[in-house]
Amino acid sequence: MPTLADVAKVAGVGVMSVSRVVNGTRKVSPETEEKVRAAIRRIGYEPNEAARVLKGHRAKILGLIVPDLADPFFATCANAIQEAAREAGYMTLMVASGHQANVERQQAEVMMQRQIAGLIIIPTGLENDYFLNARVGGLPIVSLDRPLENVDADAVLVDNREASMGVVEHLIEHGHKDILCILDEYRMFTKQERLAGYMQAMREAKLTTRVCMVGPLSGTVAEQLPAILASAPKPTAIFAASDLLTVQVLRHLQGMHIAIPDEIALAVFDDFDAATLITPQITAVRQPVADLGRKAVSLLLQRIEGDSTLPAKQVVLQTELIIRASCGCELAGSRIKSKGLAIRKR
Amino acid sequence: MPTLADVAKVAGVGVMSVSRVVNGTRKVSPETEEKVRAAIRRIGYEPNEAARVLKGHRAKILGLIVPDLADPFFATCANAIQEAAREAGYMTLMVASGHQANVERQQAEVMMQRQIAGLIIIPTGLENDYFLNARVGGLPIVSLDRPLENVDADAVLVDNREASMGVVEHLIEHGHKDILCILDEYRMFTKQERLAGYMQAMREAKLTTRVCMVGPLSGTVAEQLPAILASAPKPTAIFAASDLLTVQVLRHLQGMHIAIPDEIALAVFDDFDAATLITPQITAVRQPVADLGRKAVSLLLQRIEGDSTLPAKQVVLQTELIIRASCGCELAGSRIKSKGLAIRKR
DNA sequence: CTGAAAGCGCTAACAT
DNA sequence: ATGTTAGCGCTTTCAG
Repeated sequence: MPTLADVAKVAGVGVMSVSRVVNGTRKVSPETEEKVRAAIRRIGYEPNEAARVLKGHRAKILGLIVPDLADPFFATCANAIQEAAREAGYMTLMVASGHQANVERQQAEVMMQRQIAGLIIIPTGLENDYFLNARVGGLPIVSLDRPLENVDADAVLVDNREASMGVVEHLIEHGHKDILCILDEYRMFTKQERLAGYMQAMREAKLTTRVCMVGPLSGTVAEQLPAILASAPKPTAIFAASDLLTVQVLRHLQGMHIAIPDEIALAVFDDFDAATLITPQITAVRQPVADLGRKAVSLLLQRIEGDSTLPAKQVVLQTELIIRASCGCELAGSRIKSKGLAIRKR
Repeated sequence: MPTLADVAKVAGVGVMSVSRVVNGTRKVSPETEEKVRAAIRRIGYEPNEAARVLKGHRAKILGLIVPDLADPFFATCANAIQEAAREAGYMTLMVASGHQANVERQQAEVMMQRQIAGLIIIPTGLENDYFLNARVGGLPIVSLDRPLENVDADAVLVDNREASMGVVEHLIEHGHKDILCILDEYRMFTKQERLAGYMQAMREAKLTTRVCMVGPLSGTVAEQLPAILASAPKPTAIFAASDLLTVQVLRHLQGMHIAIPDEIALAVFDDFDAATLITPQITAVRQPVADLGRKAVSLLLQRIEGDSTLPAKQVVLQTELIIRASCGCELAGSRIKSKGLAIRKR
């Protein structure tokens, strides 16, 4: 591996001239520059990152921590992030935290030791105080999908609350009065917001809310749904707050031969591959998943390469309500965009 | 950030004793070791990777190059790989090549410059000669899903041919004689193998083969299927050679209201999320996706940490034929394992 | 078994 | 505008 000094020798100039040409740090005379470039090409010089980092510079690497790389939502984010990073000349160090806050924290630490230039994180836990120190350590951080509580970092989000309200309102417009909200019991920002959106839509329409929590404490969909569907004012519509829940609900409804949307209508949060493959096709809120990732990278690069002292900002991207058949709509195919794209300062 | 020298000062020993304790390189007296460990804990020392790498050591980083991180198959691999790597104390640098051989090559180069310890790759192109140089450069490489032609690297694969034969034979057992194979036209190892499996099964049963190529040259499924289904000896069963194809076929069959399996039976390569969500449920070959990833890591670590001079080997993992309803089976739920798990030496 | 010195490739700071 | 020097934190080498 040829070094900078080798280039200098071949070009017949000092090492610093070479360094300056490579990094564009300062003005170099055109002749020198030409000599250096020629020498670089000739011996195939490539700068050594390790030496640069050792000198106190940050590595041209972005860190990405997501709960699960196999999850379609996170995977699509990761893909977009990696691509955007590559286009900007950065490599991406990726970690799946497995929804464990301690893994998340520990891996963030390792990344910082490696002097990554910035970190994008879809935080798992609710206690993110750890990342405060990171920010103090000067590491630019952007959170994705969920804000990093208490930490002054940029965030790229969608308005889960408003989007949920939109779906539920759509169901209400269909004349439904008993709408069941199915939600997993994990305390997560996005899920709480989706619940809030449901609540608000129902309240504004003066309807009674009904929430079915799913999880180890409350039980599965299959365990709870029969009782609910047998109850006195039987729900005529279901709002499932995530794709995982949607799949469970669909399986159960299919198993019990309950017709959608005739016996019960369905509209859900998160569009998913199978949504248009099953009959009826499912009405769903679609998030601009790849855009979220790209936006996160652009915010991060702005911090890294530009002014990192600007106040943190939250970017809210638009969601779309994709109207298909499961809500009871005759003509599928229309889309309703959220008001979104607000850029709120904290 | 405290350095090794700081530790030495605090512990009252030379730097080399500290280095030896940290790396376990050589014998150190118990007392010295204790002093050093105490000092490390006290000032919170963490070794600086960059300095180590600068000294000529490899970084504790694995590289992973896949065609597309958003694809469920690759994403699941990536997730398993990252997790296994983390457990072994390695970080993972991930790149989506976007199915472009030049990106793949260029990113591999960057990774090598960063002195990664090993590389796992799901190669996109057919011309992999580039990686020959990499191997010569001493970088351990494991290819996944597809072998790296001409390169003496370990590979973790499934037997696409045998698995395809299995599916097609199953269709034949149902009494089908006109079985259409739908395949995309890209020249890819796995697809070629799947085609070969179909051919072999048909030949052994003395049946006439019929292949529908899909792609920009030949046309889409929607463009070609009507003519095929209107033809004289109409196929009574379809074997779709990948999940992407399966989705297209399903959409088309649904659109034309063709009943599965009554009018036409269907069995496919690649199990996918929606397979059990649609009616009828789809009979499919399932690959042990996460296992492929884990096995790749274990092979790679073996090379990195152990003898890297052993001859390259190919590990073939078992697939499963998951029998559901789309093939015409009455009782779904059975599974047929491939003979697999052969470990072939090259 | 332990320590001192040299140097990996680079750039900040100074000197010309 | 260009060159020289020192040193980032570590490990290899050589002496003790």
